[in-house]
Amino acid sequence: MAKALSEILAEDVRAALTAVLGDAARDADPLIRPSDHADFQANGVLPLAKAVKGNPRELAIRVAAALVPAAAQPGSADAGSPAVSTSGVIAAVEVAGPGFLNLTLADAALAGQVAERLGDARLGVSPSTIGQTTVIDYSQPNIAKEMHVGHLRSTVIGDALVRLLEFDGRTVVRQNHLGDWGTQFGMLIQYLVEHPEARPAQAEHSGEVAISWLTALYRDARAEFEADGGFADRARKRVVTLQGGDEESLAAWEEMVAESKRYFEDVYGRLDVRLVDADAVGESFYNPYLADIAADLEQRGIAVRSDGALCVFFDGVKGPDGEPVPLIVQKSDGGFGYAATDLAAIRHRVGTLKADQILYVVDSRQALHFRMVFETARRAGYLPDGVEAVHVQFGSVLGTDGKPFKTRAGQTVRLIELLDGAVDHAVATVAEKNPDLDAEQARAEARVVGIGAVKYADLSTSRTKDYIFDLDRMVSLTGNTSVYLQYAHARIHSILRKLPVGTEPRVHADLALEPAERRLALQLDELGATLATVVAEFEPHRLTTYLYSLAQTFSDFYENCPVVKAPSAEVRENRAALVRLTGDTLKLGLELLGISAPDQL
RNA sequence: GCCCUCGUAGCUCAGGGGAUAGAGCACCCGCCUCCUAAGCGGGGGGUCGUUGGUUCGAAUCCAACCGGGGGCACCA
Repeated sequence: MAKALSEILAEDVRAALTAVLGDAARDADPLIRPSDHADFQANGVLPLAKAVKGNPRELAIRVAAALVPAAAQPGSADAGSPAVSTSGVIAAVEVAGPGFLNLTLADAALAGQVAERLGDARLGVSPSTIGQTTVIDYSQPNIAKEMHVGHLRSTVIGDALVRLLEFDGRTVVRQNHLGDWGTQFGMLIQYLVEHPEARPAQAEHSGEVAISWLTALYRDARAEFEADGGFADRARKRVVTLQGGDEESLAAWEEMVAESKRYFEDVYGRLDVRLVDADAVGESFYNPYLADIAADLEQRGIAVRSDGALCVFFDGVKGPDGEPVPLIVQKSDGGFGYAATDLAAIRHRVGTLKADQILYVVDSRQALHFRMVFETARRAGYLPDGVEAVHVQFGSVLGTDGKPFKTRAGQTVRLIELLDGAVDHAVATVAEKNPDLDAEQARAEARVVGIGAVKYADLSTSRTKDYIFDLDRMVSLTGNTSVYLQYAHARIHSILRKLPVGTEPRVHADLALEPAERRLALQLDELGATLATVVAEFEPHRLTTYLYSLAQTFSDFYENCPVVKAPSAEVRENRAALVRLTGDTLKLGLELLGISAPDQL
């Protein structure tokens, strides 16, 4: 696999530092950074000069001399500098400011990187975590309920992380922790039993029909629950019979679960995310283990009875009254809450799924809950030292008024409606840009563009912050949106299609590069480093930033460096190689975010 | 009250020790006989919430304060 230029430079500069300073520099970080003043700059001389109490500028001059043979450094020929064996990628070094090293790379080195990545299916990026298993819990919709913007964030971010982690070599186990249990099911089942006509007339129906009747069921059942005390009593009894395994109750419950899954599948299909039925593990799955968890924790003294509830307490977790606030494993009425379920899920994920890492892509409002659950699981040994558990939290979705995102009428926004809105919006733009497309083709293209825009908007802002959901902005399709990247990718394929017959993307390392070509090659080289950060921090927005910047650099190249009409066959092939690699990089990057990149737009 | 989180251009956001703080939107001015103008170039616009501290160097790290949002016993 290709080593990135920044890594090669780090090794070279470290070698030069060590040659000049000896062991004092052996573990020093050369602090290689992209630079406005050269291809890269090394900032590592300054702290090192401080450490050895030397003059930073003088030290920088000696390191520069060691990096590049005196011949290339007319100003600082220094016979006393020790020779250093380096990779040879550096063409020139300049000492600037208080002791920065401005590093300019040889054109041939840039070309060499392009050549190496171009021929590789992974574009020269090596997987770093082969053999490790990540369990990732995301999406988490509730049975018999609409999905809304909160689910959108979890689903989109989770799906991107799945793709990114898999690309990094991990085995990824998706877990869609469905809300399929709770007292509200007593009410729903009872209503359904009493009103069989609430079901849709046709057996075969869409996900949209499924959620629409379930939503009506929920609404009507709640209304009757509040209006009719007799029904409320029967609903409460129904909870008990359901938990007792009553067949009629279970059948109704299973029917609702199946209907909901039909709807989820519809939504996931529209969103083009990889969640499937087999990934769904509802809360109810853990029911058989809850009593055992409670008994185990109580018996080992990790949890104690307090006001009848089985509780785990923590240092520094207090309520407004100054009293400690516990994690409640078992309620005083004997029932189990979601803390018990989450603990059982950890056991399952560690014990059965063999997780090395467990991720929870959940709203930041759950931060305290997860802190307590993880801490409890650590104490109980359910979460051993070798297993990492991370609450991959994200901020709330707000409307343009800065308040929680709602419709004008104050309702939560239905996910399907929101996605349809984005696609409808895109249809208009697509039709305007491509008048010759028929309605069906325009619709298909608008789906790719519109859904991509929604996902990109969500993924491109830093995860932990709240974010303002502005459909108009995200589907405006200008500027920093997914369509900019898709457009760059489509232009690339247009170029590749128009190459004269017989022209292949081929690197000619002996050609001098123009500034726009250099910038493009340099940026292409940073894909691996970008992905490494994204995976380490679970921050997909760093990838969107990289891709957007890459597409901007490509636009600059596009304006300044004709490919099809290049001045010579060699230049044409060389540029075609850059274009091809840029296209592949955009395509891969978007794919890892869950966004499609068609060859034509 | 305690804990978490966020304050960067008119708006939405990047940047999380390194040189003159960036992008998009909006606004103004230019660019299609030329590989897709869903694009490109230029312009105006900032006490990086405040005050201290650490450092050769702070938007970035630390502390305090101010302001927004969130969470804090049997709902998930």
